[in-house]
Amino acid sequence: MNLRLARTSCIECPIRHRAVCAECDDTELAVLEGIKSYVTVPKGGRIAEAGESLDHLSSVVSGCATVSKTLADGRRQMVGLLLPSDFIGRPGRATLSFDIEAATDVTLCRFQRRAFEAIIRSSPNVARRLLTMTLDELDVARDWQVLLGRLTARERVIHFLLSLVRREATETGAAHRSGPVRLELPLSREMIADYLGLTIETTSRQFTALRKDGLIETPTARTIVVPDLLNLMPEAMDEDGGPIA
Amino acid sequence: MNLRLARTSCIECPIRHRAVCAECDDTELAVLEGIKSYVTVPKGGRIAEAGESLDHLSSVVSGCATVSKTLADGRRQMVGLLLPSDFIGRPGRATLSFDIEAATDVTLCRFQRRAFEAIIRSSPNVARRLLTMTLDELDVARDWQVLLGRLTARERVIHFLLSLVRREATETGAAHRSGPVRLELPLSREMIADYLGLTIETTSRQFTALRKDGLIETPTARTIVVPDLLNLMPEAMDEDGGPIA
DNA sequence: CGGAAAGTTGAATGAAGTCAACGAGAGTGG
DNA sequence: CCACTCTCGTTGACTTCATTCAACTTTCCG
Repeated sequence: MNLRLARTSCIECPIRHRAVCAECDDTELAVLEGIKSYVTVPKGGRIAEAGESLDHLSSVVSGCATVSKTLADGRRQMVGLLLPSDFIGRPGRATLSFDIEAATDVTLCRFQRRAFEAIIRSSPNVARRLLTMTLDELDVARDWQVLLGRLTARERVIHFLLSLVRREATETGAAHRSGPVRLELPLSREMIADYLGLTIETTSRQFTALRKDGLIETPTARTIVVPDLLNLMPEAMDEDGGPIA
Repeated sequence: MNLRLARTSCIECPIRHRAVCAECDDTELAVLEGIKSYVTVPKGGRIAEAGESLDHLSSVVSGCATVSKTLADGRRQMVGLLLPSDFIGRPGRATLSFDIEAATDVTLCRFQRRAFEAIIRSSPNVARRLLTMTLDELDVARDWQVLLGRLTARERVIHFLLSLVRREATETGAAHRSGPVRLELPLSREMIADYLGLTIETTSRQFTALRKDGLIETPTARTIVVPDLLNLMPEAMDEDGGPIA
């Protein structure tokens, strides 16, 4: 798998049109092709640690990673969820402020920091794409702030589920706004709790409550079936109260 | 005030070296000079509303503005605090996802969207600066997520005060890590509560508690005196438990 | 001076956290 | 193949911190 990917050209890359290279022309792509390398981090592995110096920037090709901060007394809050096409690292600054860990096996497309920074300077298509992606991440972070600051436990869990549905929809291109959906959760209950700013117990109780209310089914702990999205969405308490954009 | 600013050249601009134009050379600055205009929004005024289309991008020159979201049932969460040099708007997308309001009288340096977007394309110094600023904002938003998700009411208020101290320090260049500090709060208790994801009452009680503990003095509701920062910082519960960078 | 808005304080309520026990699967090794 | 263990997830009982509802005080402006 790792080896096969190592020979994969950017043209056939599954994230070619969504990652930081999305807007590259053939020339730029060839340059990136020349400096890229693939790495696979096993589930549970550390991709980066807060404060440490990173000499590679990378894109997530497959799998799921978490961005989080742990306080001195062990309290932990997730602040980012990285899925295929998401970018890791900060051009222009070597040190990261957050921990990044592999929630599943994660394959990364890596670029040496110096080389990539040079590309950003010479290739406006990469710089522009990175700005767009960062602005999108900022919007996500701010919506997340609203969730953490003002939503109830139940609303948070519903939001989490809907955001997974939405991300999956944008990846596959399918836009279901109603009907049954099956979700494979990439995160454990503990990670979901860290995502939502709740405890494991509260998170678990909310899943149970949603199941008892018939809004979800849970064939296994990691599998969620939503019989009808339309039943879940009204409770999401988005600013307009309506379905998700 | 407004008129005087309208004649101010970028060279003398108070935010010249911190705003989106910080890295511009003289040529680029001259282009910006040509398309900029100043606007002053009175305290309480709306600068932009979620969902509406913006045809100007701007920098905050003076004053303080808030970025927030209001849910259908009135719950409100602040997700950004804009101070001098901060940028408003999103190149490449006309609609904003959040409300922006003037917490004090705010003076903006505005650029027509289309013209500014052209400059971003032609002037890498502006694009690069904007990327850096956006990445910084993302870090702020993520630290804010930690505050909202995991800190107690007392810790949140302390963090809020320390972040104001820090921002003031970076503006004036003075780096006090101990000793007395005087703060003029740009926000009402209600806005602080929206910032911290708390109610007005809880926020007020925490100020009272900090006063009773001798950590702060409150000559007026809007003025906070911190006799010694070193007493406040240990309670901030940063990841390392130590003083603020 | 008077009225509204902003801020503080108190008492009661409630949602989520804590502590603790229990149950279900997954993997290991006899 | 089954027993064993270990991790993960669920459930229950109780506690706690922040919210809610309400009254009161102070400050700000017209």
